[in-house]
Amino acid sequence: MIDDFSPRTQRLRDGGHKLTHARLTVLRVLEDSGGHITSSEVLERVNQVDASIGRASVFRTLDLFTHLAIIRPTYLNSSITPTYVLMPNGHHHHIICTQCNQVIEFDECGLERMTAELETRFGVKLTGHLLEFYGLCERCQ
Amino acid sequence: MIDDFSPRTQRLRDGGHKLTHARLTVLRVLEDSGGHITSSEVLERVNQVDASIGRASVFRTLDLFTHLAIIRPTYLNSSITPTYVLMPNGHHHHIICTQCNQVIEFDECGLERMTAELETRFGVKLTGHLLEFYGLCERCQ
DNA sequence: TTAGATGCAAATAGTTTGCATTTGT
DNA sequence: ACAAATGCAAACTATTTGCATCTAA
Repeated sequence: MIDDFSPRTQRLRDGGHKLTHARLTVLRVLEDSGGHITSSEVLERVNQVDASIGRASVFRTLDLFTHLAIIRPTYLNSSITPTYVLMPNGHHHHIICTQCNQVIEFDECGLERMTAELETRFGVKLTGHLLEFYGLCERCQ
Repeated sequence: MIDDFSPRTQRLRDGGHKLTHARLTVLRVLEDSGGHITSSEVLERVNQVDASIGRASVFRTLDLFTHLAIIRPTYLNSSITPTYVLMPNGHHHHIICTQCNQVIEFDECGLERMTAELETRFGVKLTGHLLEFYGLCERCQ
């Protein structure tokens, strides 16, 4: 029996999804990561917390969270492993150096107006966004 | 001997990279794709055009183009295969439905000012950006 | 009670590597 | 001429699947 009614888990409950031990563990790992973490790292850390949780469940959970727009996979480093960014407030922004892959995060983006416009224009219901600038960092220029 | 001096290939020449048959073929495939194409599709189409081009070269080329900011890998559909978006003008924007993965592209983004601000603030040299909104499309709401 | 979620292990899929050979400049 | 890039095939890494079992609601 799991009785977590915190707001973080609301999106899960809302969708009619069960609040399982595996899912809560993955959520916890994502939150503790600070918001940038590869699937391999999630796998590793989940395994450290509870070795009885299987690989497949972790992937299924990452998939579910992506559909729920709780996280979003991006390519920060390797081209083979995605990095998941947490979207606690529905959005995430960063600059990534295409040379050394350094990531610089920043907060404000001022896209509220554009969000509203797009919703009207395309009849969609937007829950978040990812804004990624790329170029060369100070050292790589 | 390859004598393509079109602007498209300028970024390649500039970086001191050779204008090889394999690279031109991959570039062509990317351009013909309309701007959204998975690595597997690139592989397949390159193979159709010239079966003598090896898998490894295609991947090496996609990697190079990513570093040159000619393309950018994103996750549109599967979580196992990235989709490469072409950045002919340095940027790309779309809305993606987290339910059915439908992609709606749009052009304007008005991020020129923010680009300039970030360059000053962080001392970086930005060459482009990717703006991805997510939510539910008309049919999935 | 039962639909939904899980863990396992095997199957698939995707990407990278090392190296001898070729090619653009 | 020669550094850079290539093709090959094998190695490697990442993700998904099928299914019997378990569990949150």
